[in-house]
Amino acid sequence: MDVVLVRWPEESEHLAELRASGVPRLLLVGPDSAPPAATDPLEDWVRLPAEDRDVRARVANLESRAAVTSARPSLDDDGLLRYRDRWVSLSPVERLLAVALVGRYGAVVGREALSKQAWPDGAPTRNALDVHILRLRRRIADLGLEIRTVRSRGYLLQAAATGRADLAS
Amino acid sequence: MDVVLVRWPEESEHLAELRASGVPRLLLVGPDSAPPAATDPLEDWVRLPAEDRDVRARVANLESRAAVTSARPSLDDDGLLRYRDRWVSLSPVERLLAVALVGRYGAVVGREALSKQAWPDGAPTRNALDVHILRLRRRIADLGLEIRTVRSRGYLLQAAATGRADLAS
DNA sequence: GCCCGGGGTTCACCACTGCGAAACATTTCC
DNA sequence: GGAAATGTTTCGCAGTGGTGAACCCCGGGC
Repeated sequence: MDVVLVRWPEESEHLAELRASGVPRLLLVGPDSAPPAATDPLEDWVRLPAEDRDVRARVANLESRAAVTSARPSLDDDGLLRYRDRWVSLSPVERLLAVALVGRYGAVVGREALSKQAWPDGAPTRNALDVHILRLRRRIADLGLEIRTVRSRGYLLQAAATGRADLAS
Repeated sequence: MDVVLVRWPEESEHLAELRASGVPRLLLVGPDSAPPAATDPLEDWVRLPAEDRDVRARVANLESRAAVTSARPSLDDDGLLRYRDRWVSLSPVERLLAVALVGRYGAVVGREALSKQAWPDGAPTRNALDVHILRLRRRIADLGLEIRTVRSRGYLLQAAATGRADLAS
């Protein structure tokens, strides 16, 4: 994931979005501004004016941190879905669906497979899968994950699109 | 834990020790040296000459990172639960519950296990556990700790969610 | 263009269960 | 005795899974 440069404090609104969505960022702190306080390892700052090599070094560091942290959601033994530094608990059915989706993270999982996973002995209703996908979607939204629909193929779990411009349309 | 200032690259031997032992550190990079590359969140650097306020800000950030990362609640023999720089006293039953929760800090502990821990010979009532969890919750709130419920699975002890002003009051 | 249908989303509703929380009763300990 | 600790009961709410129905979007047939 690419590091975003943000002027601070001028673009603090933008910064809030980036923080929320976990995008690594380098704050460019004006000569007269106080440096920011943040414990997030994916955030760093430089005092302007700055040497080019220093900015590059900080960007590179943030990139490698992001690569290390490079988040894949994981499902622990307790039925918790963990992603980055947050987690949500899943209900039993949602957990089964999540097993399949996390197992093929970033790839399409067919409705058939999902249905089989959640209800090995047959789904109660055709609609049941849709409803549980809906509920799972709402839960994982807090984590910055989303389930995309691939029409007539299935569903796909991925990191939520940042900025959300494409979701608004 | 205190942040250690290290000249770089002059004191690279000393730096290796600090990295190995997980001590937060700020590297003071000479005017002619290339900045270091490190993904460790407990390491940062400044280019010399540096403004005093900038050094202080980076030290403060490293300190709070160390506090967040390393902070684990601990129980001493007197039944005191310590976290960061504060503590609360616990009643005997609460202490037993805390032992189990602290032992699996950040992970789910089943109601079963908690019940066994507090009452090895069998819990007085199914509801007794709920009540003691409730009381324990109220005590540790002052420490910045919280017990989250994972429905039908158990409870989980963690640092209180930040950014919630209503919890701070 | 118009209508229609398949695929998918969302909502409202129901029955059920787990847990929260208050209120009260009882015991323990200084 | 009195305060803290513990046990018990009860009420209610919120999470869960299932179901039906309305709606929306898109593409195909006419």
